[in-house]
Amino acid sequence: MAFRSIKGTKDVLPADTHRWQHIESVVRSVFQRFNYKEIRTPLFEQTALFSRSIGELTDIVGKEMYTFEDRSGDRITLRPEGTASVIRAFIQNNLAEQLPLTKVYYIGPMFRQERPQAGRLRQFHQFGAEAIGSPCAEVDAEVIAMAIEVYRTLGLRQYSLKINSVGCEKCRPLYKVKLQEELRKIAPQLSADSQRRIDENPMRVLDSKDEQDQKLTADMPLINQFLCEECSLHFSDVQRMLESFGITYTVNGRLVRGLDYYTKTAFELTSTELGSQDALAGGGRYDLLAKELGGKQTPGVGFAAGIERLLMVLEKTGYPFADSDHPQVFIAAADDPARAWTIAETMRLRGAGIAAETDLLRRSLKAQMREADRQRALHVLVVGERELVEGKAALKSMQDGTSRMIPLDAIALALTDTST
RNA sequence: GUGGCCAUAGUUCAGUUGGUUAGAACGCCAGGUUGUGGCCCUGGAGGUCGUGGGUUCAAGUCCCACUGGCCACCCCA
Repeated sequence: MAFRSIKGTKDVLPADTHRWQHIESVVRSVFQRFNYKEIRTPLFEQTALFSRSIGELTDIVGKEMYTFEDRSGDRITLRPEGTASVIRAFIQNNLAEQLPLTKVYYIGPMFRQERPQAGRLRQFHQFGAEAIGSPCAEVDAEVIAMAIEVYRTLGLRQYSLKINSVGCEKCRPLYKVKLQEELRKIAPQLSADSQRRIDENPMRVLDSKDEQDQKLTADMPLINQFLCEECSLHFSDVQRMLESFGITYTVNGRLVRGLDYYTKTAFELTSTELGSQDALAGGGRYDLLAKELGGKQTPGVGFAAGIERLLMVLEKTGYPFADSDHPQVFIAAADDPARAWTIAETMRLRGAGIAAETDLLRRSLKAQMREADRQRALHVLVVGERELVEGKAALKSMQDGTSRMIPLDAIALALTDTST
């Protein structure tokens, strides 16, 4: 039995890597414009880091993490998301002491053991950003705008932005009690999941996709109406700023995210082009997280976005991905005696900074030409004994088929002339 | 974790009510006279029909199990 990749993991094959690289380069350039610096944290951490930050009762911690004991008996978990690691690194390295506001981003794999389906993998990839150190609505708005700027840069229009405020440690507890009271009245009619959540996380009940639940909770009080003055002001500031950026959004009072650390702003970007896994990106503010993880109380905001889902949308909407790179020149050997020279010359050209390729299979000239064509080489230089004696050869343009004689000791020069 | 659908060449698929050497397209390889690609033509390689059982004179074709894939629930990126 041949080996297969682990269920829910995928190879990005050589024919597709340029698409990933393109997205990554767009992400990096957008983030760079917003002055966020890359941070690279380990792919695995102590299990407790995630259970404490994301929340013991969440699905992610409760049933989706890849957790194991290493050989020394430590509890290790493959990161299911990026924020916890970033905050851990922020605290551990005392970044707060260096700058009042730390703006970082990451790109990389995350791991969650869910049942794979369209747009959902066990190892998937996210890009995300965190701004740590400011309680101001400006940062919330900037982070949201930056996420949107990535999609905008890629020409994506088929998405919608939903925002909400989930309150803070002052106002949310009051709301929770009130909501639980109301939910208990109709508890028997709710779905099993929702019944369980009344105690664990009542706000998630309102976010249930069960139609019956939706109907029953239609008139439930929303967090909106219970926000304290600070949260309420903050939320309206965020909205005002988004509007000033020209960003359209809808307020969804039922929006709750699956990670418990959010306070105040929560947002989600969904695509109309995807199946049931339609979230492109999500994020929010987490003012209590740093303290929860043992650091000083430090406000923060961030978001994470799925690369596979972005790729799916771009492919579906026919995004014009550029071709992958092709050689500037293919050096073909017209006869066997010339082969020693063609391979050596190819190496020299590469050393001179030119993308050059040659035949490594000792094939016929016809086969070499086919190969050059398949590789979309810009030029082919056919060299045999005759050319070596004469010191010049025909440089053929594969686009228009024309060729011109060039001296064999100045190939690089000839190529830089023509390629401009 | 629960359900539904699917499983034939590298890829996408076709294989009639179970019946002799399992097909196509694309891709790959080689040719189409003397050292030059793309188009076209010719030829070729490539499949233990996911695996294991069973029914039958006979199974890619029917039944069962397993494995894998896809999709949905759930959850989220």
